[in-house]
Amino acid sequence: MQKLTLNDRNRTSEDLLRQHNLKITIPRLKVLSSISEKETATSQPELEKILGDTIDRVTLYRVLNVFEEKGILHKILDLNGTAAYALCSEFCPEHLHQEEHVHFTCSSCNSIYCLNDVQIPEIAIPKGFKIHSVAINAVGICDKCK
Amino acid sequence: MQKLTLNDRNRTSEDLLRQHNLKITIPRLKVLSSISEKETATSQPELEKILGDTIDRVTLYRVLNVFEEKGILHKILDLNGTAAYALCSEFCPEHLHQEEHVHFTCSSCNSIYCLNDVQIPEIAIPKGFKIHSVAINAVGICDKCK
DNA sequence: TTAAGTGCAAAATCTTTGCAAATGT
DNA sequence: ACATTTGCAAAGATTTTGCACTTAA
Repeated sequence: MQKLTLNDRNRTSEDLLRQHNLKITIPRLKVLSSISEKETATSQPELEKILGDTIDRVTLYRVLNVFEEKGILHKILDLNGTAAYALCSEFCPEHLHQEEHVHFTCSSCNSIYCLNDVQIPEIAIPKGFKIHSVAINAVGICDKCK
Repeated sequence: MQKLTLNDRNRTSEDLLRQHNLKITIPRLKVLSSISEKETATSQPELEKILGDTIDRVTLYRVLNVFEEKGILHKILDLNGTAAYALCSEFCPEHLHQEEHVHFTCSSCNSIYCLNDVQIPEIAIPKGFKIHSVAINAVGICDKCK
């Protein structure tokens, strides 16, 4: 995959915001840039630590919420129920985007990876139940920690 | 499956506590009884509502925590990150019990079912990653809500 | 009798809400 | 110029901690 320069990245972020009818603001660009810098999902506390002196905590809540509603980010809950966010890989219809991919949580460093190309298996569900989506979270040790 | 009378159930609960070197107390029995009454996992707010006038909120936190540590209950996070608890089906080694079964969350009534007899499929994980457990949560509509 | 467990008060966090000022288009 | 978005203050909710009192064994 091609590496993006910072300008490219800003370009992309701005487009992303425009595509979703969101105004281009400093806090939003900073959040997007922080999140896209990392390979793994970024937890909200982590974002607070990084951005805490630049943008308000409340703004962060609001930015993350719109981004999730608009389908720009998806939210993953880590093992402690803490929210982490990652860019939605493709087109997520608003309000309906399901992270239809497998997540891997490293129990050593707590990183969450989105494994976009791991196949989601069929789940055999009892009669009367209807599945809309399947969330799979594999927990173990990532390649950096072993 | 045989239905248990209330006394049988208390019997069972007491044994359960004894087996884990926990003292038999009213709050603990109440929590166990509330949780085993339901087919689905019970959320903490729900337990607070049911038991709130009998036992202290703080006690509930502590009881749920020991139960989880001891492997008596397992904790499941619902779609909002709220904790729900269900009885561990078999022998869960302390501190290590993984809910190695599929959960089903009904997005209509928010109930969480433990599907103990649904097979967990193999997940093909990238090189360098090591899986310890796999959490699978199917989201959809349960048989009662359709 | 005494270690473990509970309840209450209070601190520490986390999340939401309302509103005036600032900002993007 | 006007609708959005932000920051701040403050309310609400959730979770943790400390300590004296109670209870199970």
